Amino acid sequence: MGVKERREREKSETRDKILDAARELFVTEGYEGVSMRKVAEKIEYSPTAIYVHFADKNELFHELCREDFARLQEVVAVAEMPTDPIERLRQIGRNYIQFGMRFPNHYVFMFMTPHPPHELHVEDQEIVGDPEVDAYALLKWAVEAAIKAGCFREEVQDAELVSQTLWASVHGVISLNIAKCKDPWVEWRPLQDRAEMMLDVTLRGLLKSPPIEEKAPLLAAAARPGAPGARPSEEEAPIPADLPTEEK
Amino acid sequence: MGVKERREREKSETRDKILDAARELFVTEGYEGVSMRKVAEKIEYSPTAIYVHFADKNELFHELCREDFARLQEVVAVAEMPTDPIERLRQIGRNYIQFGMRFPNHYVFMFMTPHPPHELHVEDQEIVGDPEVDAYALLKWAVEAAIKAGCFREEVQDAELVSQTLWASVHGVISLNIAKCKDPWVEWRPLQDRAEMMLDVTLRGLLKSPPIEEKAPLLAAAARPGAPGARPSEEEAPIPADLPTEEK
DNA sequence: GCAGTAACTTAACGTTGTTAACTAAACATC
DNA sequence: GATGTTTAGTTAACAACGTTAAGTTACTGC
Repeated sequence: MGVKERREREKSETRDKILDAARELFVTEGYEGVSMRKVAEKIEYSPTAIYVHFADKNELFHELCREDFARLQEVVAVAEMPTDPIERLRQIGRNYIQFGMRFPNHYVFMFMTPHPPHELHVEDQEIVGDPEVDAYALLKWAVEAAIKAGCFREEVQDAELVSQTLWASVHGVISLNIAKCKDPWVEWRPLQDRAEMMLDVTLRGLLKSPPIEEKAPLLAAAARPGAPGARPSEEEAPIPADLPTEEK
Repeated sequence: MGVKERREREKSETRDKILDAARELFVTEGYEGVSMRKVAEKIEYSPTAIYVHFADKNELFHELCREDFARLQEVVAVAEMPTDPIERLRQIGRNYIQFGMRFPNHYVFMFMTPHPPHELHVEDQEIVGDPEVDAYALLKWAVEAAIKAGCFREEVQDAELVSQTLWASVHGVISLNIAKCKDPWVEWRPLQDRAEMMLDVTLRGLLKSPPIEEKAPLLAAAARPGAPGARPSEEEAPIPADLPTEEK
């Protein structure tokens, strides 16, 4: 009975080849810039071979998208998280923005493209709500922790609403950067500055009492690697101002 | 010499017909959903006739985009603007979100689609930076006023950076709503709530001193701090009561 | 040995954006 | 008034697209 398994393995191997080729093309060319024919050519198959594995282009890229969500989770939930609830939220925000900058085309596809309503698959059902695999759930969990710790004003109780607001804030920074950073009619400040400003302003706006600062602006203090855990990896890979990858 | 003028008028009439048809289709179908052939069919011309007036599809929609920016300005800079700098910023934010909700497809095209770099035209040059016609300039102007009035913390001095942050915050709310509001794996709060929360949080995060709230909804008191002599009334260019309402 | 399964190919359909070549009418010039 | 030029608009065509229908071919279970 090892035969069936080998066949399945072979099939999923070419399936993976398709996904790999599609991902590579998609990252550099964007959704509309990728054609089924190009994907097929890259793996030296005929264009229609793809349709054995995926119903259509949309499903192929939805599959990529699904994988990207896992990758987002990896980037957002890096091992070391500050214990301070606020700093933890800041870290999550930073990581999120870093993801968007590293994979701008994926980000466009995941969060900036209005998709036809896509029903949840069974696998997806398992993922939703688990902070270990669902980045939004992680954010919500961190928000709930901050609420419970009494960091926020007492009117701020709806963790869902707060999470959506924080998400929207970092999403605003990054998506605007992706879509408009080339536009000459705005004197764009460096992305890093905009990101830190946004995190500073939103978190500050949620706080119960204003942070007791001597004279050092919170912004500068937060940007420093003095944050708990000391993240050297992020230090050597600063967020680039422009689209980093070989974007076309 | 009236001949030449008549010809030009005729030409610009069919040009406008193309733009009108394209806009109508674009608003309902989105950028990729509109084909040059459909536009041509709608105005009962041959597809290639469009190419007499526009270099390609991109330029046609860039022209639409240009018009949309004027419309954005109309919506954002509605006649009555609060005199209080903070409330004015809040109003601008609300109006911006309203624009996005009324014209989601335009919004997608204007702010959510990475465009090939588009050099500024001569007409554009005139527009940029004028608060009367450029919504971003209006925002920046309002931010500068708030800074001058002493509403913000003293570290907050870069009007450009603040403007970009505020813009990103409302853009985050609306663009996330457009792209993801259908997604079932988030328990979305009502858009209005998310918008108000975002404006509340970001403006609050910028303020010098937290609004002294008895129990009244927070930011009503936001005007209080700082300048006792109120805002510099010699502020040039207070929001014009009569706006460029070139209805179409 | 034979029927069945299934991964993959070839050929084709209808659509897309865009170009080349052409028509026809209005104009300027002699 | 014939002539040549300009130009808005047309027809035909190209290459590329997503996708389907109808094969082909190799392996498997019986």
